[in-house]
Order: sequence, then C-alpha cells, then structure tokens
Amino acid sequence: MDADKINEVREFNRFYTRTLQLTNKYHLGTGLTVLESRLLLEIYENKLQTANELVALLDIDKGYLSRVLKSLVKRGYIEQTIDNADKRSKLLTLTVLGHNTLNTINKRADQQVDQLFKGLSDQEINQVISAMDFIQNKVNLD
Amino acid sequence: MDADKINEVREFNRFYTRTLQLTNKYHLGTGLTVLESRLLLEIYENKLQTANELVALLDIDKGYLSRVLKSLVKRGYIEQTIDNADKRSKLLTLTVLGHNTLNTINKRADQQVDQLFKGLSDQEINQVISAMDFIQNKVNLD
DNA sequence: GTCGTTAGTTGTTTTTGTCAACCAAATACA
DNA sequence: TGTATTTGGTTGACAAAAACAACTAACGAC
Repeated sequence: MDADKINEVREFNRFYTRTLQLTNKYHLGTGLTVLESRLLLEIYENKLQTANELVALLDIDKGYLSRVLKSLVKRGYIEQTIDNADKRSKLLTLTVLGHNTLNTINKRADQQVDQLFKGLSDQEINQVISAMDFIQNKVNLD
Repeated sequence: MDADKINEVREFNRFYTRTLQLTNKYHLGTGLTVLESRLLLEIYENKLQTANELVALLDIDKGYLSRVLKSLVKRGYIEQTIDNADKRSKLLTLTVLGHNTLNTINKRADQQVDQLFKGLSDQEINQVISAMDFIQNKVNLD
C-alpha cells in the first residue's frame, strides 16, 4: 500500500477518533465512568454473565474488575447472585437503575450521532452509512 | 434520523473503536505512554508550542501536564526554552530523540494499517479509502 | 506603580490499575 | 475415594495516572 493511501487512512483515523471521542464520553452526566458504562453494556446487551467473561473480553485485571463490580453493586447498578451450577461464580444482572442508566447513555449517544449528521440530506446520510458499512465489511479484522 | 440508521452508526463506532483505534496504540514498544506520544505529535506535526496550547487542545489538567512535560524533558524527548517575548511561557521543541521516536511510532502505525488492509485488492482498498474520504467530508464536526 | 490576569509549578489527594497471595468450589485422576 | 490441580473470585499492598487547589512570577491595562 503506498504512502499516499496510508496517509489518508491515518488522517481518517485521527478525524474519526477525534469525532468519536465526543460520542465515546457516554458516561457524562450519568455518574458512571467509561469503564463502568461499558460493563453495563456488555452485561446487558451482550449478555455477559460473569466477571470472568468480562475479564476475557475486556482484557482487564480481575482484581480490579472485582472491585469495580463491588462498587457498582454498592451503588445499585447491578446485582450479583451465586450461580447454583457453579458456586464459585456469580451471575451479573442489571438492576432497574442500571437498566435506566444504560438507556440514558444510549439515548445521549444517539443525540450525539444526530448532532453529527445534522444538516445532511437523507441521501447524504444514506451514503455515509453505506460507506461505513463498506468499510466495516472490507477491513480485515483478526 | 431513524432508529435503524442510528443503530448502524453506533455499530460502526464500536467497530471502529475496536479495530482502527488499534492503530492508535502508538506508544507500544517506544517507552512512551499514549498521552506522551500524543504530545510529541501535537508539538511536532501540529506545531503547538506551549503547555498552554496543549492544555486547551487536549482538555487536560495543567498541573498534570506540567509534570508530564518535565518528565519528557528529563528523559530527553523534548526541550523547553523560555520565550523571550513572554518570559512566563516556555516554547516546546522535539529533540532528535523525540523526533526519531515519533518517526518510529508513525512507521509502526503504518504497518498496522497495512496489516488491516491485507488481502484486499487495489480496487477494494481504493473503495475503502474513498468511503473514508466521503465520511470525513460529510460528517458534521464542531 | 498597582491590580487583575495568565503561564506554569508544586503539594496533596483521589482514581485507576497492577501484582501477588489467598480462599473456596470444581475438576482431574490415581 | 482421596489427593492434587485448576478455576472464579476476593483482598492487601503498591505504583501510575490524573484531579484539585494553592502558589509564584511575568504580563497587560490603566
């Protein structure tokens, strides 16, 4: 891949990180840190059930996670119940507060997306979205 | 903007943070933290000259920045010289080491981009890049 | 020259994260 | 079965990253 193209990708990366950083500050106004809101999200939307799964997914220290979860329990965002099938592990679920907070976060993120697309015509919005789609499908993960 | 589209954008955001932002972990293998490498980058490529400008751009605590800069000076990456036009402020420049390190970081980022695009045809690469271009031109910043 | 502002520093504290030792339940296996 | 190993999670001790507030010295306005 030649230098020009690499440069364009680099520039896009900077651009997008800069933009995303706005939409990434989900926690703002919710009393949660970025990590905490990520945990709620993974527990609820991706159906992760145990600390162990979170550790594997997020590549985070298990001791630290243990404390963060403890704090989330104390503050009423999640509940931990012992798994009867394996009494070492605790199953994580969101409380009503946790659920509502996650909704707030999502709503706020949506507003930021709206803000980002403000002033574009429907046709342009569709084009941006299909460009995103294209990138997502083409770029090599693993 | 309807829910479906917002959802796609949200997904793209997650995808993008997960993947391309990998190329943002510049610091790996250079002895610099992410913040430090960002500072070098802003000083050199964006021609920021004072701690004050960095504080404004990066929304970072000035006390903390002061210490980080001090450490970068001590470790030989940057130099601070008193601005004769305003003896309160110090002008920041990269040393040779700082400059070389920044080059290494950029090279490494380029390799990661290459890796990401591995296996795509030239035509596909061009399509991805023009999709990026399109997004960048259309999406509303500020 | 005095006063409010500004650039940067420093002391103190909080938050975030790492590392290693630990406990109890589960699994392996002789 | 009984013992050894592994696994899910907790805890203590510590290090690094970052926030907060008080401070100094130079600057600008008047």
